[in-house]
Amino acid sequence: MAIKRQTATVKLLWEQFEESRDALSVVYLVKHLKVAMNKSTVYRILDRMEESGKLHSFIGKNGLKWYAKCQDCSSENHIDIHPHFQCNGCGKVECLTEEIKIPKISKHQIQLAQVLLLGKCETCLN
Amino acid sequence: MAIKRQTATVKLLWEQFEESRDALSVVYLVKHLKVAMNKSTVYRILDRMEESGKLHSFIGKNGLKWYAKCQDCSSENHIDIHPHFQCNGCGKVECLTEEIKIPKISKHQIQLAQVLLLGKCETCLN
DNA sequence: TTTATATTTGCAACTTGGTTGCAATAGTAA
DNA sequence: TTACTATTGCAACCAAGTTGCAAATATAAA
Repeated sequence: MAIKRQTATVKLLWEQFEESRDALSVVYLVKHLKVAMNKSTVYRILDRMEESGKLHSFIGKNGLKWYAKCQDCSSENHIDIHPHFQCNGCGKVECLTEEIKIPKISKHQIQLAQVLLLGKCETCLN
Repeated sequence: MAIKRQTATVKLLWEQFEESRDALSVVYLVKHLKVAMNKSTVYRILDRMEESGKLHSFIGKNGLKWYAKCQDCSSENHIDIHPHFQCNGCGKVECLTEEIKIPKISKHQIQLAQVLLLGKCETCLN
């Protein structure tokens, strides 16, 4: 189900994403939110936000679930298919603006592409 | 640690990968191997095979760990960076031969790229 | 062949991410 | 206010993956 009511918890979670284009893992959110919030609540709100086209989700290098703000999505269309960069040093995940060309694969219908680049971020390089 | 001894279990596991270019999830292997094998053993052997450059691993769409045969890797160099295709219908994962161009990202050092294409495979399309 | 040594395995217990059912709470519209 | 429905917290659960340790087994040396 998509977001129907603008509760305090929904607002608080949305604020976390509004500022940056970095992605946030659910685990991080559950641990570090200023107002403590039950983990099932966090999972459920993020889920609804994704269905509403406000967030998109993907799996990071260790199998953790990450969410980040969508740029131009709706509940019908998740067109915001950009690559993500995860730092092998600090673990941070960034959304990238670069476009990746996805090849056509014969006899396959491609619906979604998840590109995760792994390496060192600016901070960890120095 | 890399593979040091050619045990029966190591051989059995390797046979699973030898035939096809499909990837296999650890969960699948633990459930379906003809000769039952403890799951920690499976995890450890696959781990060692990856370190030896015989297999590479990646995370599928549900956070499960998958392994597939390397083409030209060694324990020093995992150069076998190809995209994977996972079917949204049956869950099967294939290794693709198509090359994906990875853009340079300013102020970032990219060490690895994981590309997971999601869609319908040939069987599930018909 | 036998012995010695280091690697590998099974087991059981554990850790952790994520899910679920249900009763209590809180938005929203009338 | 009231009534209705969405949302939340809680506790219990499930499944993937990890770990420590004692027993088993491959391999090299004698």
